[in-house]
Amino acid sequence: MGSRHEKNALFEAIALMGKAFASPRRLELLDLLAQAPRTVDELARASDQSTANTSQHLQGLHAAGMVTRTREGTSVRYTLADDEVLSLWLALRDASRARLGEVERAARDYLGEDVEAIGRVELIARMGRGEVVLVDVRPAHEYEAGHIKGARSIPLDELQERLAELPAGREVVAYCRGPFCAYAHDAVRRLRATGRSARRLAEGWPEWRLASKPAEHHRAA
Amino acid sequence: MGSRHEKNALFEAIALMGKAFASPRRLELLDLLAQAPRTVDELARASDQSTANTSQHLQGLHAAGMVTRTREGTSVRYTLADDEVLSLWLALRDASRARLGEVERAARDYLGEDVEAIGRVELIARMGRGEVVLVDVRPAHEYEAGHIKGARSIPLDELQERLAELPAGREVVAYCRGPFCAYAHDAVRRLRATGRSARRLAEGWPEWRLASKPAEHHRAA
DNA sequence: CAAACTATCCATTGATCTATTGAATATCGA
DNA sequence: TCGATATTCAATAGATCAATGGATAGTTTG
Repeated sequence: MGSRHEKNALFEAIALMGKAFASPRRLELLDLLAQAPRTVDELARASDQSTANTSQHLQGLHAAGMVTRTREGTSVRYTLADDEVLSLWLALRDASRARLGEVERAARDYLGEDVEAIGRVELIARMGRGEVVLVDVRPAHEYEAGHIKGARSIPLDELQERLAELPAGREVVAYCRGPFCAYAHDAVRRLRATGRSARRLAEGWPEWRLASKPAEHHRAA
Repeated sequence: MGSRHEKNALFEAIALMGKAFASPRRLELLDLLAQAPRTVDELARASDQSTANTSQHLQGLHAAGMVTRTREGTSVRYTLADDEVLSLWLALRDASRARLGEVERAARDYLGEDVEAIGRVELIARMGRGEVVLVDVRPAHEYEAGHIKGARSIPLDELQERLAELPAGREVVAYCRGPFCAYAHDAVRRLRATGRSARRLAEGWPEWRLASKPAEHHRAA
C-alpha cells in the first residue's frame, strides 16, 4: 500500500474514463445521447459512421460507465448513464470552447454567422408576459424525450410549411440541442427571411434541464 | 457551413482537450498542480518520471490550455490555468470513482484500510466551538500556497517529532490533497497509535477551496 | 565568456487506438 | 425452422501516442 505501483494503478483507472473523452467520434455520440436515448443504428446514421464502428465506440463508453444499454427486440438502445456524465460532457465542451481557439473557430465555421441570442432569465420573463412563442426545432422524437415547458415542437424540416402556426404578433425564440447545434441558428435565419422577429435561445435543452434541477453539489467555475 | 466536415472539425477540436485527460501521467501532473504551482523538475520528481517526459506532458496540457507557465530564472513554473480546469479534473475524478470499480479498488489498495472521516459541515461546527484542532499534513510549500483557514501546518514527515504541539484534550482532524491522498490516512493512523482521538477530513484543500467560493454557475450532479 | 543547470527538442522504439471488413450471434416474424 | 434485421466480434493495417536517451537552447553564476 502507498507505493508508486498502487498510485500508478489509481491514475490508470481514472484515465480509463478520460480516454473515453479522447475521441471525436465518441464525443459526437455523447452529444447525441445527451438529447435522447438512441439505438446503435440511429446513432450510426446520425454520426455518419459505420455501424460496427459506432458499436465499438459505444462499448467503449459503456466500459467507462458512461452509458447504459437495453435490448429492445432486435435492436439495442443506448442511454446516457446519468446527469453526472451529462454535466461532465457539457463542462468539457464549455471549457474547451473557452480555452481553445480551434474550437471557437470550428464552431463559427459550422454555425455560420452568429444570430442574436436571448438568455435564460430574459426568456422566462418574456414568456411569463406572453410576449414570445418558444419553438423546439429539434427532430420530433427528441422533443418527445424531453423539452422546455411551454415550447412547441416544429422540427426544422417542417418549418417552412408550418409557418402559419406561429402567431404573427409575437417574437419567436428557437432552441435546439445546444450552443454547437445549427438548427436554431438556421431556424432564426429563415424566420427573419420571412420578416418575423426571431432570436435563438443561447442554451439548448440539456443545459436548460440541468440548470432547472435543484443543484445538489455545485462545482464549476 | 453546416456540413459533415465542419462538424467533424468541431468535435476534433473538443477532443484535443479530451485527449489531455487520457493519460495517467498527465492526470497525475494535474493532481499535483491542483495543490500548488511547481517547476518541471519538481513535477518530474514528484511523479517519478524523467524530466523530458514530464516536460512533454506539460506541453500537452499547455496546448490544451489547461496550464500556464512562467519562466523563473533557470526553471519554468507551471500553474493550473484556472478553477474551471480544476473543477473539471475533480469532476472527472469523482465521476470515475463513482462508476468504475477499478478506481475504487485501486484507491483502497493505495490508501489502505479506511479511517474514520469527518465532513465539511461537522468540521465547521466543531471548529467554531473550539473542539478540534485542524492540521494540514501536506508538504509545507503546499500549505503556503493555500490552506484551510484555521489550519496549522505539520507535514507528515514531521508529525512524530511535533506531536507535542497538538493540545492533548482536543480531537485532531487531518487533511491533505484530497480523497486519493494517503497523507491524512497515514496521519490519523499514527495519531491514533499514540492514543489520541483523530479523524481525517473527507475532502482535501482544492475541494474545500472550490466549495467555499461563491458558486457562479452550478453544474454537476 | 565559460560552466552549471534546467527545460525543450528530436528521433526511435514499442505500445495503443481507430476504422474497416467480413463473419458470428441474437431477435423477430412468417 | 428459415430469413431478415440489428448488433457484436475478430482480424487487420494504418495512424497516433508514450517513453527513452541524447543533443540543443536559454539563464544564471563565477
